[in-house]
Amino acid sequence: MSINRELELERPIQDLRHETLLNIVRTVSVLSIKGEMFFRRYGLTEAQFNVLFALKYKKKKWTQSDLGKRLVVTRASITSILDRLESKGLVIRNIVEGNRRIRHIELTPEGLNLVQKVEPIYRRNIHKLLSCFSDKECLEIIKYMETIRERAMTIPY
Amino acid sequence: MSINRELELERPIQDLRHETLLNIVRTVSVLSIKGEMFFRRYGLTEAQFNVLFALKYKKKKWTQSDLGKRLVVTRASITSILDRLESKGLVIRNIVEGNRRIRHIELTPEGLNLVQKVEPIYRRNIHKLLSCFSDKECLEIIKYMETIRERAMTIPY
DNA sequence: TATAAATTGATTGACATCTAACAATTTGTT
DNA sequence: AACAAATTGTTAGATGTCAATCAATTTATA
Repeated sequence: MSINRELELERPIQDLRHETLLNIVRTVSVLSIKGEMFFRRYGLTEAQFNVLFALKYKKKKWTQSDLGKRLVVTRASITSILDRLESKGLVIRNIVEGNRRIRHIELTPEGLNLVQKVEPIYRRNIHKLLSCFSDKECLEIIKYMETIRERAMTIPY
Repeated sequence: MSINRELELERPIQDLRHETLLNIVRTVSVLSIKGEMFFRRYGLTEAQFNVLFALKYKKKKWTQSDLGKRLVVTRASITSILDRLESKGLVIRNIVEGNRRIRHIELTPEGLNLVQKVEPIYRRNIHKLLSCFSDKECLEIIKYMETIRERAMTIPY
């Protein structure tokens, strides 16, 4: 349904670019609600899953700062997410020899186990959701999003 | 930059549809950070602006429930946003004759004033951000987003 | 009409997020 | 080597968000 109909506005939004932005943001709102519902079944939030997922696929050892940069959240947020994941025994903050300031974050076996269980189901849902698009269309969406991100990060707001 | 490079993953994500989803979500993350920075200049959060904006363009009188439905947030969230907007004197909860359960939410003159001041500047920023796309491309993005939203709302997760 | 069901707004507790500040530590510069 | 600057993780306080629950009220049904 169109944004204008969903919002039931008197004067529909006449601004195509504003409408474009609203559409993207609103879509993520809807996806996020669905995502939270899904992850809750496994005792996780979306943010917590994102951390577990990143840790599973990471390259080198990652600090909390590294995690924050990759996931585009502040160090403070990472601290609070890790507190919860650690208390559930899903991750561990390892002391780093030679640098007493940082911690290397790793999945515990339980953490790895959980991601490995949830990820394929999550992925199936994503496939169901986006099965209507061809590979070419997916690439096109990705291109659009990369362009917007690139511009958002460089253009002064 | 590509999601795989941004995340610096060992094994890049091989799943085109997952990558598509990550791209959309991540784009909104970035936009949201920029948006919050922008609205803070006017003493607002993005959620607060969204409420003011919706109230400016609404058709009939809206209750808090109405607002929640349009903005895709729960009644509890609306309550807390309105508490803050009301304490700043930007909106008012009007008693409704004939139905003592509901409230009609309206902009105060100050609220209207503020939206009218912020909106055109916000809109200019959006134009700057999306000026690289033709109208046709915008329509294409909108179409993609509407399709995803439609499917997300109907497909069981 | 009387009772059951649904709706509305508020509240509570949990979580994610931000900014700002802080202490500890590391890195860079003179 | 000594001092200044930057980085790291944490904390506190603010805000938004949700689910669950509640009381008040309205609507629907028996």
